[in-house]
Amino acid sequence: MKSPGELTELFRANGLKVTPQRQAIFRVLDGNPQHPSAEAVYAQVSTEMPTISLRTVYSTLHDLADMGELAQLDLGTGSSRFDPNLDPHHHLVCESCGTIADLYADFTDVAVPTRSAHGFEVTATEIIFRGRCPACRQAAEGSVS
Amino acid sequence: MKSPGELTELFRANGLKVTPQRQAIFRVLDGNPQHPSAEAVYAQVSTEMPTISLRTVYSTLHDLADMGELAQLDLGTGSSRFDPNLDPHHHLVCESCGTIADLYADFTDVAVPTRSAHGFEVTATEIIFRGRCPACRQAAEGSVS
DNA sequence: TCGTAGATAACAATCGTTGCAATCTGATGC
DNA sequence: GCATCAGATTGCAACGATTGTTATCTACGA
Repeated sequence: MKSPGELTELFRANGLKVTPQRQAIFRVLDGNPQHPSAEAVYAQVSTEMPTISLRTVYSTLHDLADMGELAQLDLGTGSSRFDPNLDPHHHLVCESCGTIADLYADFTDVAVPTRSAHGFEVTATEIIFRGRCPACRQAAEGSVS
Repeated sequence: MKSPGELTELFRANGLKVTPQRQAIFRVLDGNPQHPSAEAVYAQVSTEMPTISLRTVYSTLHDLADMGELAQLDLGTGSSRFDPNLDPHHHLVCESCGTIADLYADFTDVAVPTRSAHGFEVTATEIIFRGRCPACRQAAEGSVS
């Protein structure tokens, strides 16, 4: 995702207004590695702008996603997650707490053999590694064993 | 997933009752390659048992999933999909109509380099190929070009 | 055949998300 | 600096998928 300053220009260039709400959202997302849900972004923005509405957070996130400045992920955690990191990468998902971490690895050999594709035209390949994050592993060990 | 007959025994062995509703659901799922949603299973079972409730479909699907006889998939199509095919395989998802197809391919080399795993303990690897199914490709070509 | 643990159906409620309508406000032109 | 207004924000209603609740019903072992 571009920096808050660049996004300001980009929004203006697209005929969209730059409001304090949008700027606050830009700042929360900037370099954010948390893969926050809309609710999580809302919670964080609310601390500095208590009057913002969740509805506004949703629309700004969608504006950004529509412009290709933000990736919207559905990793089966119950809500959409938003990722400002646009580099090609994959995800580690904690099955017990929903934490998500980025995973950089080159799986260029993961390509669909054409004859197995059932006639599908494949445009994106997504690899999801499910398991348990360090915090949950420790919590489990502490209580189970 | 086991056959309807085997599931009947399995349910009894687990102290669960074998009702006509459950048997109808077993039959709909048996060898079903459609990756149906709960709603889709409900629609199909309803044709032969119009009084069954959606709630019952949900609980039976969860019973089966809990026993490991059915895979519950969240592929970002808006609802959970259920897959009686328990062989290791991956999925092709149509972004425009939500159709899902199985993909058998050996991606054994898709393993997380330990040092990249951020301390995660990885228990499952899921590969999702997104694109467009044959029907939607054809529809798009017919109208676009 | 009976008793009962467990299942079903109907309905309410929840969660994440989106639609809507009234009000408000950036940013442009004067 | 100020008026204008397209577009933004807010609050709330509504939505689809799913789960909780509870009264009624039923499979099946005794």
